[in-house]
Amino acid sequence: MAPTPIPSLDMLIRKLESIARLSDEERRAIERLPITGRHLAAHQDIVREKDRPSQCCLLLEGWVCRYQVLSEGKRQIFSFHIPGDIPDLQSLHLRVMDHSVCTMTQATVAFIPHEAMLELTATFPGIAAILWRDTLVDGAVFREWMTGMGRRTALEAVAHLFCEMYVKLEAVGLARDHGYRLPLTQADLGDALGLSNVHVNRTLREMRESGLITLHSGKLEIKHWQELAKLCDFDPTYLHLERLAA
Amino acid sequence: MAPTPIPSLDMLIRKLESIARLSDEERRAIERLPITGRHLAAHQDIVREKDRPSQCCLLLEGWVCRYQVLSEGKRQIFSFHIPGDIPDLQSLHLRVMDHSVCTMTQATVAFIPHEAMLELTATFPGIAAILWRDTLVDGAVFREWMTGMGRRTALEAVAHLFCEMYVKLEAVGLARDHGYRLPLTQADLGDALGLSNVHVNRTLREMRESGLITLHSGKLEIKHWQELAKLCDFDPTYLHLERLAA
DNA sequence: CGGAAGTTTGACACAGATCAATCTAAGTGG
DNA sequence: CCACTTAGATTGATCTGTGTCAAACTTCCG
Repeated sequence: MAPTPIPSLDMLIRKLESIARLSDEERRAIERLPITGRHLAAHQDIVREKDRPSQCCLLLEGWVCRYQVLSEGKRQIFSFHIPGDIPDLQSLHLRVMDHSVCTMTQATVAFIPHEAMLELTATFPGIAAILWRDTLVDGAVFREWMTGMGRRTALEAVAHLFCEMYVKLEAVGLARDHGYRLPLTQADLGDALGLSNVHVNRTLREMRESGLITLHSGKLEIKHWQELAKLCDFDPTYLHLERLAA
Repeated sequence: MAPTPIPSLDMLIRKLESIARLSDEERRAIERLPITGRHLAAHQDIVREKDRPSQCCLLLEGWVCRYQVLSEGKRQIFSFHIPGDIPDLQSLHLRVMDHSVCTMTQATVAFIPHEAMLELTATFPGIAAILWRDTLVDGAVFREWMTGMGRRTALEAVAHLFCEMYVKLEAVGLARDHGYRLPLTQADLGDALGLSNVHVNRTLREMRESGLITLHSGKLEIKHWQELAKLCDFDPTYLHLERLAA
């Protein structure tokens, strides 16, 4: 519906190449993917629980999250996604959505038909492997969040999330100098970490008062990365960013 | 080291065929996989965090779990696995282990070299898709556990786990009549659900007193499936057992 | 028959939830 | 450009689910 400039598959190619080199043939095949670009408003569902989508959604701009609403109205956020991610890649092999995906900010996305993706991955096992890998990293992040909710204090959990998002953003060139735009409300943070909005607020106050961070109008600055990382025992191994190894 | 009777790849074939039909060629390729069977004692690590395994582990008998130990000594269990599972399938595409895998009971496993798996999946995209799918279901279970820790009470969380394990066991023919062998200590349950062993104990007492379950010497019986499922809002969609749809 | 591992129970402490105001900033319409 | 509205942030008071500690009890097994 929105005016749609030509979106770009460079994003996807760059992402895949950050893991493994692509052959010319593979690159050309990706460029031939039939995509549909779209601009979305903030707080808008892209896919919903129970849906049986026929396309995947490559995020080009903005943040989206995956979430589920329990019967009593409580919400659990499972992940935050940034440009380059394909938040619903799993729908390629799991027919029914067991959760929803929605935008946190205005967003630009490119929809890719499952059919085209399936053909691509059947033809190029190398590409399939990289995408598969991507969903595995996804799983690793879920595990880390489990640890956060199960075994970390509120302070540690918030700190850990801040570190995680920084490393992910930095890896795709969207953050530097330990600062970034964090387009989340305190309630969003709470729903992601299993905390109440009130307690998130108090935790943030504590972090500010101890001088670890600065956060206003959606701008987060980590003032003492080392200390913050140490506080929450942050170890980026689970993000499996090969680049870090180099 | 242990005496090793010939392990069987039927387990794997049956599992894959529960999702999609295999061609004769695919089936033969699987049967040709060079596997090494092994018996393991209980409470023994199969792979450890930081390892770079060169093989995957197909579980034939017993239970294993995936877990991580935090620096303060707390443990978070991420999943329980039952026969037919390949708990470390992710190591096929993520070089470094970000967590450990260990046996909960005596177990029989078959190790399959990565090399052979990679060749198999590169040659047969259909098999790759089923295995990929399997890791995606894994992720779905992680999400459900996140919901449990973030938004459910202890009672609901324990109930949900009991339902989940029953459905998974029943699906592979290892449970019926809403009862099964649960080879976990209360501390194990706590580490999986983000609770203390003491509180797990109280929660179990509550469940017993309300007549919902029976649990002694490792035998769990769900006396009122409907009520238990309702109590914790259990919906097996996230397990993506196609068979249920039929 | 020990002994170790696991379970159960009680007393008490605390992290975080809940409830309810108030405050602030960013729109929005006139 | 300002009054109005509204979403979100903040704060205080209070409550509660769950953790911690410590002891006793049970079960199982060598």
